[in-house]
Amino acid sequence: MANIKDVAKHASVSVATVSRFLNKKGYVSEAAKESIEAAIASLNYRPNQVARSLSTKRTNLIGLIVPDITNPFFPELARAVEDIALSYGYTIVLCNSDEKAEKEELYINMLTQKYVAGFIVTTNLLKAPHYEDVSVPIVALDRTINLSIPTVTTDNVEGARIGTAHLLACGAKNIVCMRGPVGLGLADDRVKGFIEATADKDVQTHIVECPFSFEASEKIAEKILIDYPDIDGIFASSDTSAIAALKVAQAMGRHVPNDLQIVGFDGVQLGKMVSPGLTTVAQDIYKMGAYATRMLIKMIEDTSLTEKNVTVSAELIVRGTTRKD
Amino acid sequence: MANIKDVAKHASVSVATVSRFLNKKGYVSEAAKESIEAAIASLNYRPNQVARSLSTKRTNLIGLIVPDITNPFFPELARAVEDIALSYGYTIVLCNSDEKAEKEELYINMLTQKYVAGFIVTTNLLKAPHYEDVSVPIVALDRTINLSIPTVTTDNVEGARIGTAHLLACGAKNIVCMRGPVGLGLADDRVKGFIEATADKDVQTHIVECPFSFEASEKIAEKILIDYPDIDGIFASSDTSAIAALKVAQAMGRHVPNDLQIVGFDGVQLGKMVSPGLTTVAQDIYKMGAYATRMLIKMIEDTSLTEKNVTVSAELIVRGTTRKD
DNA sequence: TTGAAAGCGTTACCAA
DNA sequence: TTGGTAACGCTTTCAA
Repeated sequence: MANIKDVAKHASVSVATVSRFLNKKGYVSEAAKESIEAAIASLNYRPNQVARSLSTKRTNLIGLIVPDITNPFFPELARAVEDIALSYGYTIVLCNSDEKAEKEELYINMLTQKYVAGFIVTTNLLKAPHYEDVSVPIVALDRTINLSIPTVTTDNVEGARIGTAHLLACGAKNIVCMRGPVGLGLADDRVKGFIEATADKDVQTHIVECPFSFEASEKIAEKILIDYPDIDGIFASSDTSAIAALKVAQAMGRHVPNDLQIVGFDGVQLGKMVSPGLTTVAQDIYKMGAYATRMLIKMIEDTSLTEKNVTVSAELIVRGTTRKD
Repeated sequence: MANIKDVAKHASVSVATVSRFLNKKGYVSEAAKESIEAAIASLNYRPNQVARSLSTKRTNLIGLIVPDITNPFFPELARAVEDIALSYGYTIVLCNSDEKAEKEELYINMLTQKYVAGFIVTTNLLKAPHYEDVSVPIVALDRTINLSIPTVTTDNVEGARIGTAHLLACGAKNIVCMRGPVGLGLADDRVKGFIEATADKDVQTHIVECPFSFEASEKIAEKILIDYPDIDGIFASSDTSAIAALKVAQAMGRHVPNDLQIVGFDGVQLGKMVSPGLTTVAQDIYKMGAYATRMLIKMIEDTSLTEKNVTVSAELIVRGTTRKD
C-alpha cells in the first residue's frame, strides 16, 4: 500500500503539500494539484485512517448502543443510522447493552480508546455515571434524558392518547393497558396518555405492567385474559406486547377484532405481518434514527446545534385489530 | 488522558518495559511489574488503540456485511457475532450492503483503510472481484462460496427434504414450493431438497420463484392461491415468505392448517409470534454466527484453522401451520 | 532484564 | 505557496 510519502515523491512535492491537498486546507497551486492527483491515481493511494486518527485524535466511527438488536424496533433504527452515517462517511459500531450498565461502560471505554467520534444511545441508564465523563458528543434516542444530552423522541403521551382514543371510538368499554416497565420514561409517558384519554369516559380500565419481550408478554397476556375475561380492548405499550396478546387471545378462542380489539405502539414492520394486521401508534423509526444521526454528526463537526430536543410525532395506523367501521 | 510515557515516568522504567508488560511479551521483572501496575492504576491509564494499531497494522474491528439488518434473519445473526466478538475483545462494524457490489466494495475499502481485522460476510456476490484482493481473513456465512473462503452454512438440501417430508407426512397432496431467487446457492439447494423429497411421491407440485422480502412474497402468495386454488400445502424457502403466505391465505378465507398447510425455512423468532405458530425448518442462527466468529478470530490470530467448511444441521420445528396428528 | 531509538502514516506549525 | 519537521502514542529491534 502506497503512503503519503510515495505520493509526494511521485508528484515531486512535499508530504505537507499532499496533506494540504488531501484535506483541502491551505494553499496548493494548480500545478501541484494536478501532479498530486496523477500520483494518487497511478499509485492507487488511499489515506491511512489510523495514522490520520492518531494525529487528529478523531475517527469517523459512531458507536450505536442499543439494548438488543434482536428486538424488532432496533434493526429499523440501526438501518436508518447506518444509512445516514454512511452518507456522511461515518461507519457504525454496533453495541448490544442488554440494558446493563457494565456493558455500556465497557463499550464506552473500548470505543473511547479508539477515538470514537460520538455515540447514539438508546438506554434508560442515561443518568448512570459512565456517561458523565464521556468527552465526545452523545445523542439519546427514544428514551428521555436527565442531563443536557440532546434527544430525539416521540411524543409518547400524545401517541398513547391517540391510540387509546381510537380504541374508545371503536367501542371498547373495558380496556387493559399493558404498560411498559415502571420507571422507564417512555413507558410512564404512554400510561399517562392512556389515563388521560380514558379519564371521565364511560370505560372500565386496568393497568398491568409488562416487559417488552415477547415471551414475558405472552405470559402476562394470558394472565390478563384469565383475570379479566370481560375485557374488550387492550392498549399495549409496545407492538411486541400487542402481538403477544393477539396470539394468546386467538389461541384462547377470542376473535380479534370482533370480540377483542388491540392497539400497539411502535410501528415495527412486524405489525404488518401478523393477521389481522396490527393497529398501532407508529413512531417514524427511520426518521428518528436519521434525525439523531444528523444531529450527532453536526455536533461532531461542531456546527452549532439549533434544536437540542426534537420530538417526532406519532401516527395512528389502523389495520385489522380494531374495528374500523 | 495519560499515555505510556507518563506511566513509564511514574513507574521509573522505560516505555519499552511498560509496553512489554502491557503485551505480556518479553521479560519484565517482578519489581518492574509492580511499579507499573501501580502507575497504571493511579493514572487510570488505558492504552490508546489507535496508536497501537498504527504500529501493529491491525485493529480489533470486525466488519459484518449483511444485505439488510432489517430482514429478521440478520439481527439474530448479528447478535451472535457481537456476543462472541465482544468476549474476545473485538468490536463489530455493521455494514448493510443491500446485496449491491458497490456498497460492499465501499465498505471493504473504508474498513481496509482502518486496518480492520477481518470480515464476516453474508452475500451472494462472493465471486465478485472486490473480494479477491482483500488481504485480511474473511468467513462467509449462510451463503456458499466460490473461492477458498471458509464458510459456515446449513445443509439446505437436507433441511428442505425434511421440511417437505413433514408436509407430505401431514397429508399434503398438492404443494407449491415458493423458492428463493434463482442462482442464489442456498435457494437452489432448498428447491433441490424439495424436488428430491417429492419425486416418485403421489403429489402434485409447482415451483414458483419468490424473493425473500415480505411485500413481494405477499403478492406472489396471492397469485399462487388464485392460480392454484386446489393446493393444500406450501413449502416456502424462507420464513418471511411463509408468513406472507400465511397472512394472505388467512385473508382469503383459507384455514391454516386444516385447509392449507405451510412450512417455512430459517427459524427466525418471528415464526413464534404469528398465529398459528409457523412450522419451519430452523437453522441454528445463533450457533452459525458464533461459529463463524470463532473461525474468523482464529484466522486473525492465526491459529491454524482445522475445518474450513462447517455445516450446521437444520432442525424441523413443528408448530401450528401443519397438522401434527 | 532493560532502555534508546527507529519506525507506523498523518497532520499542522513555522519558516522560507 | 511550499517544505522541513515535530508531534500523535505505541511496538519492536538491537545493544547493553
